[in-house]
Amino acid sequence: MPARKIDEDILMDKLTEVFRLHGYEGASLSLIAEATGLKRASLYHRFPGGKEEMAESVLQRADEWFVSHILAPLTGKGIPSARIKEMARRLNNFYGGGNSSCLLDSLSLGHDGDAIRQHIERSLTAWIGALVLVARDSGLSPAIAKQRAEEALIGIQGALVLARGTGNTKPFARVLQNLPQLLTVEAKKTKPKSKRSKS
Amino acid sequence: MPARKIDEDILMDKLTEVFRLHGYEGASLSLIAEATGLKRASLYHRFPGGKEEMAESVLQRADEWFVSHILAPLTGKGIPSARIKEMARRLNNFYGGGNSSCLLDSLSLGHDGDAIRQHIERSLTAWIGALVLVARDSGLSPAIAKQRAEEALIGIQGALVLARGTGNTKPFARVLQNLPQLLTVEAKKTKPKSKRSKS
DNA sequence: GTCTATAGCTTGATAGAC
DNA sequence: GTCTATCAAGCTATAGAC
Repeated sequence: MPARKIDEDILMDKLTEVFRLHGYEGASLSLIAEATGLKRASLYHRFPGGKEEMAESVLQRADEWFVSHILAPLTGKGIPSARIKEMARRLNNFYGGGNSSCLLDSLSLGHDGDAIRQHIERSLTAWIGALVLVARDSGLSPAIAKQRAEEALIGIQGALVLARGTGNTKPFARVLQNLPQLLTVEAKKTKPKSKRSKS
Repeated sequence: MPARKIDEDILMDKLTEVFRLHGYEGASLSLIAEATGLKRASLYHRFPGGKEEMAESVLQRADEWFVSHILAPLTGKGIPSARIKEMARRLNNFYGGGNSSCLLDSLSLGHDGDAIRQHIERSLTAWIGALVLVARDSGLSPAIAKQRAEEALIGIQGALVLARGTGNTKPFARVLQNLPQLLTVEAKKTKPKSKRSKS
């Protein structure tokens, strides 16, 4: 059974990579079969629901892995900035220093698939939620913590988009480096432009 | 000829929307034909190079439109913060308040197409370049201006990703509102973490 | 659990009438 | 300049041998 588990891990890794690189529509069964070394029929034996089930399985697994391996430090002990720094280190590794697209982004285009879209929304919301917790832990108010968490996720996703489009990964590194400050330090006073509300 | 021009503008608008919503692989000729009201053969009469030429034409047109209608205020006169505010206003309109994906992002997945990828890279670089100019105009140093310009683009793209994934467009509005400060105000002193280099 | 073979549909693209 | 009709190739998915 251990061998079987390893095989499945490798399979899922390959599967994930295809979806991440090509998106849902671009991830044809031919590409998937080639990448995994399994023939079409074998893929349908493991995923009776076809391509849609493959994508959902990939999302589900990535979700669990992300929470337990990337976000885990956030809920540990130690000062918040150190926990965030550790998450940033893992994020950098997870996204290949900025060279890998985010699966949630790649799968969020077209193809109507309702389940996938809902899954993506839940994952992003959970991610923000974890960031809010550590930001609150560092003493930020609920409203500010929410804004900063969203800002952090925006920075990560935006930097990945920029890196994919231009090949420049330095902004991604900079975003990661600024995460501890972003999620812990109270904002310096800036002229309050009158109106300002919650997110 | 004016009627012809209007027809072509409408056609290109529809075409752009299909690529923006579905990406390159997801934008099938069936979808395109349905959206534009033209049959496949008619599309090939206008775009002998097929789908690839359609995508490139869409990119080319969006590029020109973006420079002349969105980035134009940046190179005008008036104080930089006012120019940036005007650009932000137009950006908000262009991206439907955050509800519309960025074409450059949608077309940057999979499908090997070399010309398209190069076009996207040029467009993003030009966009950053325009932001650098106005940031420098406001007195920021070259190095800081470059970082801020990248940060601005990251914020916009990241907020669009977040909005597409979660449906929440408020972070996008916040990003736009913060653009004037981001691209004009010198950073408040933050503990210099030792190493720090150019982007 | 993986394979070969194949079904049935959709894809991108072309030929030729009007 | 748009259409109908058609093509070969690709697609997702299934049947059934091993």
